[in-house]
Amino acid sequence: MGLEGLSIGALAEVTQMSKSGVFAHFGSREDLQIAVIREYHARFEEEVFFPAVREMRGLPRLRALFERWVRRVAVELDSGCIYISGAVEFDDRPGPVRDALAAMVCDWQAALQKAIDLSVEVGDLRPDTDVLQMLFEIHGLILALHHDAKFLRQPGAIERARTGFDRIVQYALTAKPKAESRRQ
Amino acid sequence: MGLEGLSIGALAEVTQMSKSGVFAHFGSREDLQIAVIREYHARFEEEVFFPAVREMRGLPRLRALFERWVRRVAVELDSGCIYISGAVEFDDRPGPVRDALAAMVCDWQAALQKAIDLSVEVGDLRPDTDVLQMLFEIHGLILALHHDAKFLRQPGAIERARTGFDRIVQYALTAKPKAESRRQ
DNA sequence: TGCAAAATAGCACGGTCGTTCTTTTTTGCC
DNA sequence: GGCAAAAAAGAACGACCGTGCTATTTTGCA
Repeated sequence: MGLEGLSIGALAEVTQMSKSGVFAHFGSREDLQIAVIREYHARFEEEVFFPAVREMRGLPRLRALFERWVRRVAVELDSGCIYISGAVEFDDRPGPVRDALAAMVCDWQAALQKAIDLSVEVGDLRPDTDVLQMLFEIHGLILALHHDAKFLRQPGAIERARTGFDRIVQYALTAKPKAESRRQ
Repeated sequence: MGLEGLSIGALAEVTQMSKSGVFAHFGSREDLQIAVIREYHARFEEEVFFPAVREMRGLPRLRALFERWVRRVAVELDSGCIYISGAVEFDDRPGPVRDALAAMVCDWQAALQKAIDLSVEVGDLRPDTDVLQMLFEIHGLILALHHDAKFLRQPGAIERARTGFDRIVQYALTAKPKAESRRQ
């Protein structure tokens, strides 16, 4: 279940507290959802971003980011990534929850973009790499992984995500995009 | 809103009927959800599959399938594709609704796979094409498109999906996968 | 026109939800 | 140990939900 499935009553039951006791901590359901989003973001950073950012700049770091992201999305015991489920739940529901969610997602995407940028700067990827395009496609791999692994329960999805990533990287190494501009 | 947001009361209000009047038509909320899924599937076939399948077998047909899929996902006025939102809502909730949804999704994926298979048979794609991998990556493009267009409201997403598709196809035309086996 | 059958309405039930209020308990500090 | 402040509990509210009844209306056919 995603953010919408999160109810104060259920949370009270699971924490062995009274409903109003839980409620008093957050002030409203929206604030509870936002708190959950922030907490998720913190854990995500801790498990995915910080360990990966210790890798060498360029492709190694980008690979680490992707690999940890894959594992997080595919393994995650608690009902799925709320970045993904939240995006569908709140894509047509404006408000502070949606704003907080979008901010976190954009934050993560910016981090990924920076990793790709660095890979270009360092020379691990071709200088004419379309960074945003690459980001888009990598994100697609993760979403397809989440879909196939969580919903369809297909076991091979993780490997396909990895293969897709390798293909994207390989392309960014060897492509001669439009016409001229080979090498740089 | 997705399938879970669909309530009998709201549906009654929008159709100017009484709640029990609506209810009597379906017998239960689950059956209503399943009916909606079937209806969506029928429309999807009508708008995406049938027109595209009139194209020539091979790459033209595959392209048409993708292009119509893109347009459907990106434009869709009514709150998003329920194949996508439903997958997140029901990935951890077993039951007949989930089963119906999964059946439709698999049905559509099988149709896509067949189109890729045909492209290989016809010679539009290399004979050593990894069909399931290609399906996975194409699906990822659609999911990323849905995410960026619907949730983040980024305008460039459609074009990125198309670019990604072209790249995937181009790879399936020119790749020399492992070691040997070039051409066939 | 009449009559059976189907469609719809009306109403009430039990349940869960978020929220507000008032009381009780716990905590930390002098 | 006493006391103020914070935390938690308890109870009730209005709203919405799906669902089961029983009337009432509409339909289609002989």
